[in-house]
Amino acid sequence: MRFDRELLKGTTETFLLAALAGMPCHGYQLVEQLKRRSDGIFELGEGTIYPLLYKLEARGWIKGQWDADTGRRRRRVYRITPRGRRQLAQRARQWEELVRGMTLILKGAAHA
Amino acid sequence: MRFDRELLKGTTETFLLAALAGMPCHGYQLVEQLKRRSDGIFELGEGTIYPLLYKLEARGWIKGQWDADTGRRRRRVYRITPRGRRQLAQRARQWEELVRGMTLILKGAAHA
DNA sequence: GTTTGATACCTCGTATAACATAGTATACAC
DNA sequence: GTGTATACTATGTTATACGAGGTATCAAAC
Repeated sequence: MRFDRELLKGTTETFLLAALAGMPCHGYQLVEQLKRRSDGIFELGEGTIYPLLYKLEARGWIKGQWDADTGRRRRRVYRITPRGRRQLAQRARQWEELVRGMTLILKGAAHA
Repeated sequence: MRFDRELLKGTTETFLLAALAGMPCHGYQLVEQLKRRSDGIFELGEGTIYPLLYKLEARGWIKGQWDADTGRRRRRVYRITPRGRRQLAQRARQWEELVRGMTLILKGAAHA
């Protein structure tokens, strides 16, 4: 889906962590996974995914490892770390609150 | 509530339009209204509200009018326009999709 | 055997949004 | 005449999603 330019800001890190909490992925695969598991709603480009992965790794929330499998294009598989899981939990709480706030305001507007 | 810096991006315009769809407000009052009607979740500062109001007005989604009431500090009351309502409807749809996508990904992570 | 397409990663520039901060001005109570 | 709540204005900072470009590998098709 095509969102207004700014709507995804602040949420991408969260759903990326969540996706990796579900299963380890390499970058290219993440794009697919996110699209598939979100029913086509999240379609990130590579220019979004890779810088994001580097940042999350730099913060210690995920850890990448080069896949040793030969006979393939080399690829880096990322796993969520314990710190990443804590971060995810915190982000998820904030997300729930945001949804609650939005629901209150949007519902209020509906019957006004 | 205190959100991570980027989480609100793209949502503020939406809930501001929604609040004005509920009732006309002037800027200072909007800060209060949003806080009250969102159960304390949205606490915008004036440095956020006013520039936002100017932008939305420039785009024709809201219309401000100086309150003629004497014996008061002059204040500018904003109303949502028909174009603003259409914009709000479109934003609300995008928001629903975002929530749906996030739910799918976050739920997926939970039982993985 | 070389072209094509899918896979996989990387890098830079740009736009823009939320917020903090600081400032101005009015009304009213005491 | 001081203090407090109301009300609006203006500027600078920081972070981010994304587009657009690039490199490299492998399998299948022709």
